[in-house]
Amino acid sequence: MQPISQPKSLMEETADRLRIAIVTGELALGAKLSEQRLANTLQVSRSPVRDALAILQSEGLVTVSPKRGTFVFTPDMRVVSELCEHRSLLETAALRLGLERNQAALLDQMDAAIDLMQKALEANNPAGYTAGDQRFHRSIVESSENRSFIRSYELTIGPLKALRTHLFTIMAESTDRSMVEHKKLMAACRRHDPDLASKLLWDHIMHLAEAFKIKEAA
Amino acid sequence: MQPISQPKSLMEETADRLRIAIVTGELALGAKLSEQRLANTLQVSRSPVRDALAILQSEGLVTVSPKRGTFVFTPDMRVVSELCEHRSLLETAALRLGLERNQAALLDQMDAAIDLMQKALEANNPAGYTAGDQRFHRSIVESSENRSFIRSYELTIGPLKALRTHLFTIMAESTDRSMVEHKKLMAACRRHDPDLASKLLWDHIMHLAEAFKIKEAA
DNA sequence: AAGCACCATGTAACATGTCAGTTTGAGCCG
DNA sequence: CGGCTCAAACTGACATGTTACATGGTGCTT
Repeated sequence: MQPISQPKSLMEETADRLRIAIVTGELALGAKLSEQRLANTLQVSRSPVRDALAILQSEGLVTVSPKRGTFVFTPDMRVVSELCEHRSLLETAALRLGLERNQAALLDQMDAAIDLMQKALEANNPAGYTAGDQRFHRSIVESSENRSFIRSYELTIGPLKALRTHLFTIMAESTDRSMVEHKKLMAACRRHDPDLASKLLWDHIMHLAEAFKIKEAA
Repeated sequence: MQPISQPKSLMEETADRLRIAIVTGELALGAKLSEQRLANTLQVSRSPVRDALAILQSEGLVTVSPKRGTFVFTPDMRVVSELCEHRSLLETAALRLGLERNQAALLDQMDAAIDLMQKALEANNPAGYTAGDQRFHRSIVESSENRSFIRSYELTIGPLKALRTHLFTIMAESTDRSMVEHKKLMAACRRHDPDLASKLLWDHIMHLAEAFKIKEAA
């Protein structure tokens, strides 16, 4: 018999829903949230909503302004580049560790993710491409087998995922280039060239910051 | 005129108190906490206590077990080495950025911190040494001017600070070596040798993991 | 004496009430 | 018409009540 898994607490469930709503753009950047209204919408009391918002605040997805309201985060160039820099650091470090500790498993995971992306590309399915992309990068981070890295990564990419959605038109143009970069990166990993792989990965990640700069200028 | 700073919310105040209590060892590792009892002790209601515990959980200082209780974290070798690895990564990366962006200011900050430590050492004041040490490392992280780094660092070192307290007897023996390492590191920074400085810093941080291993073996 | 069901107690999760600070806009005055 | 005042509505912070679950002990059964 399987042990009965604890059903998610309402708080977690609420946090998940909100996170998804923000990342998918269902809630606009900078939108004003009200604990009361969210509670009504989700049919729960204010307590789990409040707890969930506290979590999201610690993830940087919302900012709480005391007695004024809670708002979806609004990125600026500085924050975005800081986040990208941080993400690049985490991923390149994880990649080096992964190449040492788990090269074979890492390559398998990357392969699977690239497959997903390739199929999504052929099917003209942008959401699928995004899912594959996230899996690709997640496999890098997880290959480090350092849970502190992984946790920190989760916290860092939340806002970046949301940004990606909002930069969709710009990002969509570059899926071809993105695909090529993923493959080059994987090739470098296969040849066990951590220095080249890290450089490729760094540049790849920094494209998001560049896309944001373009958007901001417009 | 200075803007009037918002007085801390009860939740923040509570979180700070608990954080200090854990880091100083006033609350033992693994100790069971009860929202109700904490609320009574701190003379606040359960709400801010609950919120504060949620924060501390996201910092890894406590673990909440649904319907059972909240407990101060208990480290194991794996977690400690993961945290140290993560901390080393953040600090070395920050150091490289700091040397690029802020070498002069960084050296000033380091100097001040080393002064503190030196004075504490002469006065045989271990708490003062610890304060100086934290200031030294904080100045490195802050020199990166990347707030995402800084935030991540704060989250990572909480448990390590608590550990340091509990490894006090072991760590106290090595303050001399620690002092020497700080000075060597600073010298490497002054000569603008990021590679050497990073290596020194990495090894320096990893001493904590080694101390924990010794303690665990005992 | 050992195994068992049962119950008292403690816990966090969740619901709801109250309060003080903030925002907003309707209405008044210049 | 424009600026001002002020009260009402809204908001999150905090307090407290209620519920479901986990646990440890007690006494019955065998």
